[in-house]
Amino acid sequence: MGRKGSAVTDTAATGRALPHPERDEIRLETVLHALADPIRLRIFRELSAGEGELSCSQFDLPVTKSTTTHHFRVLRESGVIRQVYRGTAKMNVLRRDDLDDLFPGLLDRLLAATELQIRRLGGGA
Amino acid sequence: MGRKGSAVTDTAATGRALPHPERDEIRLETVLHALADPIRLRIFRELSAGEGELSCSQFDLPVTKSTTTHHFRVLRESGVIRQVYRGTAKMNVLRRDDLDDLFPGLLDRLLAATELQIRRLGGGA
DNA sequence: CTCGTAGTACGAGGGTTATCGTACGAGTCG
DNA sequence: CGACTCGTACGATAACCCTCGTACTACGAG
Repeated sequence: MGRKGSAVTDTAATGRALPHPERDEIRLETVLHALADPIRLRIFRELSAGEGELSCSQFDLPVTKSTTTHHFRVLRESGVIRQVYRGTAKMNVLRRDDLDDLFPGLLDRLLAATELQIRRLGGGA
Repeated sequence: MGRKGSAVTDTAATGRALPHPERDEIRLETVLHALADPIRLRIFRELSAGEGELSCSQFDLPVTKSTTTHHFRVLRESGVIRQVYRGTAKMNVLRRDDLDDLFPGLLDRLLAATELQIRRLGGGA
C-alpha cells in the first residue's frame, strides 16, 4: 500500500517523500495499536523526551535494522510521528500538534503513564 | 492459561470464579492493546457511559456470541474490566479505581478521545 | 569514482488474533 | 423435571504481526 507515494506527503530536506496520514485520517484505534508494542512505546517516550528531531539510528533498540524500520513505519502510518529525510538520515518527530488537537490531553497522560510504569516495574521488561 | 482458576479471583454472586490480574499486574501495553480493537473500544465506551454493571448480552455487537466472549475476556485479562457472574448473566464493570491509580487521568482522556472521534467521523466505521 | 553509512524492500518463519460454528454447562422459570 | 437463556469450550480458518536475513538504494566523504 503506497509504493508510488503521491497524495499529501513531505518533501522537506532531501528528495525522497514519505506517506503520512492527514490529520483527519488519524484514528484512535490505530494510534493505540501503534503504542501497544513495547518497542514502539519506548520510541514514543524517548522521542517526546528529546526536544528536537531524532534520527532512527540514535535509538538503541534490541532489534535489527529491518525490524526498526518496521516499527518506525507503523508509528508514521498511524500518525504518531512525522518522518523526514535529511541526507542519509531519517529524522523523527512526534506529531504533537495534530494529536493534541484530535485527542486533547491524551499524549501527556500516556507519557505520564509510561513514566509511572517504569518507576513501578523498573526499566526492564 | 488459567483453566483451573485459583489465585486471587472473585467469588461474588454465583459460584463460578473468573481470573483477573492484580492491580500491580496491569501493564500499559496490554491495556492499550486491549483498547486498540474497535469492538472492544466500543464496549469500553458503553461501559463507562452506563452507570452500573452491564451484562454481556446488553451490548449490541456486530459479532457472534463466541466472539463476544472472546473480546470480554481480553478486556478482563488486560485489567480493563471486572467480571462477575450474577445468576446466568455475567456482569461487567470498568476497573476505574485501579486504572486511575495506575494511569492517572488516562481513562478520562481516552473516553473523551473516543467521543470526539465519533463526533468527527460519525458512529459508523 | 569508490567506499562507507543509513535505511529500505522483499520474503519467509513463527506466533498471535479475530472470527465463526457447533456442542456443551450453569441457572432460572414454569 | 424440562425448556429456555446466557455464556463457555473447542476446533478451525484466515489474517495479521513481529522478527529476521539478505540484497539493495540513497547520500555523503575522500
